[in-house]
Amino acid sequence: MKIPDSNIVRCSECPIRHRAVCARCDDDELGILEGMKSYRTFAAGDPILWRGEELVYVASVVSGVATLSKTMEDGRTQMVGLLLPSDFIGRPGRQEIDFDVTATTDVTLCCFSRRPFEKLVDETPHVAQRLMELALDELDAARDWMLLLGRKTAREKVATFLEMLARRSRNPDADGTQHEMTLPMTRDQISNYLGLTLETVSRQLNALKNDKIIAFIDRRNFEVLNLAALHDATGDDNDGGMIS
Amino acid sequence: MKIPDSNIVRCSECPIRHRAVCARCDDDELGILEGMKSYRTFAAGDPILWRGEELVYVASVVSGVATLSKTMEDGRTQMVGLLLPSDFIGRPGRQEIDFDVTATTDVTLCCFSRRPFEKLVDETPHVAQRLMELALDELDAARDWMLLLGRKTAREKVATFLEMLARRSRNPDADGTQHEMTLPMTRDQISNYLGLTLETVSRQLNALKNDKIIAFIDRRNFEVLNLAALHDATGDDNDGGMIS
DNA sequence: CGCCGGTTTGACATACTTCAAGAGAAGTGG
DNA sequence: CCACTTCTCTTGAAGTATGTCAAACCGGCG
Repeated sequence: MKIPDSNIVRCSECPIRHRAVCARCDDDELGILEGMKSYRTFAAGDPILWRGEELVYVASVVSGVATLSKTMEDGRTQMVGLLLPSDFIGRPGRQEIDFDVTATTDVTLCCFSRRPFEKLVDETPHVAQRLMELALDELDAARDWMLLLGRKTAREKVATFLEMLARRSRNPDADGTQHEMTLPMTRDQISNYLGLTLETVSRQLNALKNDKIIAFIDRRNFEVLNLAALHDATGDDNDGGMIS
Repeated sequence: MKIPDSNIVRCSECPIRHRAVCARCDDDELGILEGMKSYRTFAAGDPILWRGEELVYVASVVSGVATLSKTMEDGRTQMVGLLLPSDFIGRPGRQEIDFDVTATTDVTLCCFSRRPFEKLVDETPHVAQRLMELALDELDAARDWMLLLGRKTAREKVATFLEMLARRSRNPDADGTQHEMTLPMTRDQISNYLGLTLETVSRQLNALKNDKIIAFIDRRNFEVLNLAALHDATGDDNDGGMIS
């Protein structure tokens, strides 16, 4: 279901220009990238890369949401990453990846052939530097997620997930109420993200509703009624790590 | 309990020369690092860095094992990384880290002041490139661990941990038996690594013993009697990701 | 209208935790 | 060398959060 996309945007006008792998590039370097890139779009639900598939392209997410997931032989699956605009797919120096990449919403990628890109990484310090920063950021996120997977209760997991969504789409009212937000995935996908079953996710979501912490508009849309209570339910520190 | 260590090894003779952050450096670049570095040693159990502490140094692990861990307000803790020789501590461009670093065995670090090191990363492409590779490797390991934390059973977790140790200290006999190996941590630390309680770890270790998959020499030393059965118990694929 | 995927809800099962006691090893000081 | 403490580990019994299985619900769509 790959749809080659013809309306290539100029890098200088690219929405992820300042955050993606090209963020530190100067105009000359950008010119080189401009000549290498091609866009690809995927519809919601489409697979982008299969585990073990040869990695022909590496890419930046331009728009949409994609997920990384690992699946065991008996079908148990665990999401191990969420790719948002400006996040990078693939790694220079490796021929394949050992997880699946799937489009959760419609996704547009800015693709580079792997081989020429690897050459570029070797020759263009600004790209390697930025790639390092992106990898370290992902590592931080992965470590937070490990704490969640290993030690948090079901309620804390769900609350953490909702709080993350709330932080992402910053639009709080003066009173701390957060207006209409959308769950970007099904209950099943959320459960794979949180290391739970879909039934438990459903129950915890309704428990938070009954506690007046969130309210549902419909099954996919909700609002946060009490951001402080939501935060309390996450089990996270209040202060973000200040020494007390 | 920091003990400045005087016997500085020449970089060219350093045991981690070919794997650490300096792996890609040429002789000139190595000379610069040589002038910046200093060694520090920590005794088993010592804290190396506290969460939120100002990051004065970044460092490579020269010898020993250190762990990264996160702790919640109520004391639940989860290890989020294992640092072995050649692994890197700290990140350029950030003033603090949000996890604790602790020496599990006696540890020697090769330290660089953060500020000058950051400057070096900007100016020395080989360092940024290597740092990127190290970060991507750690990311791969973190993702495997997320699958374990989110989806594996207690038995699978313990088996996976033992198999990892076995793979690390490669010394199998012809028949696949693996001779004396050492658990580098207490049951409590293992449980924090695996997202379990120490009791569950103890029970699963004894279950593997009763199944004749491992045998204990004493509480800290064991041998793998049946590597194939151990692998089966991990729940992982047999083939490492080939397309079938 | 009737199907269909996603979701909710209930009843039940169970893997893991929690709590508690005790056994082994290892160190310490007399 | 022997108490004595301390720490780690084992083992048992009981509790509980979450998973499993199953049925029903709901909104959308052909």
